[in-house]
Amino acid sequence: MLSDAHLTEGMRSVFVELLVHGPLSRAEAARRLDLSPSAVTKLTKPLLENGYLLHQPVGDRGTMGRPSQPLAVDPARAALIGVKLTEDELFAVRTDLRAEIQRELRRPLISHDVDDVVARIGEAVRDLTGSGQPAAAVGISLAGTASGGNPVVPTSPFLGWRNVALGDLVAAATGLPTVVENDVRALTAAQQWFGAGVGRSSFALVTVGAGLGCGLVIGDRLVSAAGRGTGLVGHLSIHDNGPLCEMGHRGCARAYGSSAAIRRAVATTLDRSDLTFEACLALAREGQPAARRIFEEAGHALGQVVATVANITGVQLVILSGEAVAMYDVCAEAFDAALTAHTHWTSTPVDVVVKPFTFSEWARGAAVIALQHRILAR
Amino acid sequence: MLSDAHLTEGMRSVFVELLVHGPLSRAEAARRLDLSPSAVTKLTKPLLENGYLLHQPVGDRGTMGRPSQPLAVDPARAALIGVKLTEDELFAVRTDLRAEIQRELRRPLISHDVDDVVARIGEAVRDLTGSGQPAAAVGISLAGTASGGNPVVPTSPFLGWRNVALGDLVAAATGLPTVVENDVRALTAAQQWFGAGVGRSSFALVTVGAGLGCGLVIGDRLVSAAGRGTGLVGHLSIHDNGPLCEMGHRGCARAYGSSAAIRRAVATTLDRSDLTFEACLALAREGQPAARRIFEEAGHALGQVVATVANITGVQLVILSGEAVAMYDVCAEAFDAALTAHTHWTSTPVDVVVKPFTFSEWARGAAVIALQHRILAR
DNA sequence: GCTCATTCCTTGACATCATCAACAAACCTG
DNA sequence: CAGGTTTGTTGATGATGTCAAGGAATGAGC
Repeated sequence: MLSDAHLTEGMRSVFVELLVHGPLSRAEAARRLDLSPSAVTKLTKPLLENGYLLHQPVGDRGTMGRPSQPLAVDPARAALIGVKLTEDELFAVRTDLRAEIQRELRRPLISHDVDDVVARIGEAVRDLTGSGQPAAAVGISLAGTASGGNPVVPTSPFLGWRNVALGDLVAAATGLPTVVENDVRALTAAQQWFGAGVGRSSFALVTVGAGLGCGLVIGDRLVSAAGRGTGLVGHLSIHDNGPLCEMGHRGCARAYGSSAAIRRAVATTLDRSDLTFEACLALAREGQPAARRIFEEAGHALGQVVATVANITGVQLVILSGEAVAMYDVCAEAFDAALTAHTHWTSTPVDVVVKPFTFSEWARGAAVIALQHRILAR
Repeated sequence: MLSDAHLTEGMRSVFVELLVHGPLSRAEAARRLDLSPSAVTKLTKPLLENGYLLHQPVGDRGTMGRPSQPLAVDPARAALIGVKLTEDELFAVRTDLRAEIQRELRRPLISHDVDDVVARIGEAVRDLTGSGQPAAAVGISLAGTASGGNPVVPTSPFLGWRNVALGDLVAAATGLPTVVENDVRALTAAQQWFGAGVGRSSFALVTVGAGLGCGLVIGDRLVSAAGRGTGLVGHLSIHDNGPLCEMGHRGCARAYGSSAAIRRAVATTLDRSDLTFEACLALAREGQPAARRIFEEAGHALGQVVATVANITGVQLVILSGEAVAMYDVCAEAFDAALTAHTHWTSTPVDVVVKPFTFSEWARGAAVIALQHRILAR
């Protein structure tokens, strides 16, 4: 909850509405939340007194009647820490309440020993909260089966962990409330509140990077399955006579669409094992035929993945993101063709939004999870 | 709402809990709903007075303390009508509050003219509500894009309808509150409250019949997308060099798994155009090699569909249903193999429940939708 | 058989929270 | 400046839940 104020359910809903949908007058907030104007007045009063809300300078005029007094969340009223763990690095960001990144840092992660990792996270948090700039909560995101609110990481393949109470350990080390969440879900939460998902009650986020991922928001709620993953689209079958993936499937989506698979395909085809993914992308942009073809096939696979997700879940919007999403412009044609071909004929076309991606987005997602679960919980 | 009583939110939650989870003591209901025992006493009092709830004869003893007084919904307190429309027939059932079928009827549907169909539905409802046995609400289910609570059918391919306010027309003809819903979603709702989905906050229902369908419950809510379908699994790609479906895709799931495709495949292979689906199934049971193989391939396709749905949505339970679900025992081995092969390696295995199916289940699902939207709404 | 612990259920006092009605505030129009 | 319109505030009211207290109905121990 917000540090001083005791957050009631009503206060929380008004606060979130103002946080997500920008400055709103009391009257407008009342309409959106199906409350009476008097209720909004009463609910916002303590939040104004505590400085979490501010009166905005009055905006548009020209309408009749008393001018509205827009209210807005003071984003600087509290800070959040988001941490993303990968196999060999730790990314951390400090954000304001609207998840705008203020500072970021990046550290190597040498050991996978739990205590070492906790210590590294603790250092990073200290470095981002020094000099009289405390933070309100910490969110940690990583690949694997971590899920919403539970401080325990059931399994993390790349760290080799099983049932590690990472949230509790970091909370003890930092003295800050801490949550742990799957990285794709964290990214999805960030898009839900502060990205292309704002105003959409259902959407999907598909990530392209070393692997493929998918986060879902359905009915305004982030989909999260205890014990099972969600959005496991990497092994969706694209061509049953395609290349093998590492799990022995033929023609998985990840065997076409992941940056690792693309790099491998281009490198072996051109017999240049030195090529990075970015170099492959540059080759395709320059028109190198083999590279172009490989990216086209990736676009086709991605389009089919997106169509399948939309067909099954009924989402109207799919956000494309991830480290390798910059490749979209090279394969947009193949992507759109595959998306159209596989979208069910009774459905309206899917809206696709491509989000330019920087790696700190992962950590930002973790900060949003901290906000949702440890600041605005209950 | 329940005819006499004004249903508050609290009363509704207690009533639904008792309806779905059988007889419960007040204390147990309070624990499940996170209410105080006194609240349950107060909420149930008017429902007991109106006869919607009954005291059960006390059940198990042997524990300490005052024995509990189980409460249960009186299923006979009100009746529901469910109607399922197909291209050429109308099925209607009369059920009690627990969706147990009391009477059913089946009529040909000759004309697709809206007024004619409304008239036929009106007749069926009258026949099921005659002799002093009124019903409380009507639910109508049909294939297409109808969705939750909206009385308008946006599109119905097999009836050739666009934007028909079927719910309002039937309500006017019968004098009963009426809802319209997609048939697969209706079936899913029935499983959620009175079938294998009870107690599961998320599950999927996959139907096998003339086509393939999929309904989703995620976070205790039936997934429904305005304007778009959900659970459109029929055109999921299984083999990219497989047979064509009618939309020009190669190797769609429905080209393997639907009863129509199976019948066609067996009939052409054996050059016996007279074969019905049931006859094909009988051949496979007898060991006819071609028929066996075709059903195995169907099982494989179904297993892949179920795995894909589970991978994307994270559901732990999949219910198999539909007119052709009886074929499961013939293809269980191929189904299980495909399900295992395509289930993501980080996930726990999916629970699969096969529901024996009769056609009146479709109409029963419609009755449950009527119950949810017109009896227990608001 | 009596007491005691235990669990269930009910009752009335109380707290919380939202609405309603009334009204003040601040603007535009003419 | 009067009249209309929309916003925002205030206090009375009502709905809905909890809490504390106690009665009811049982098993356990002596």
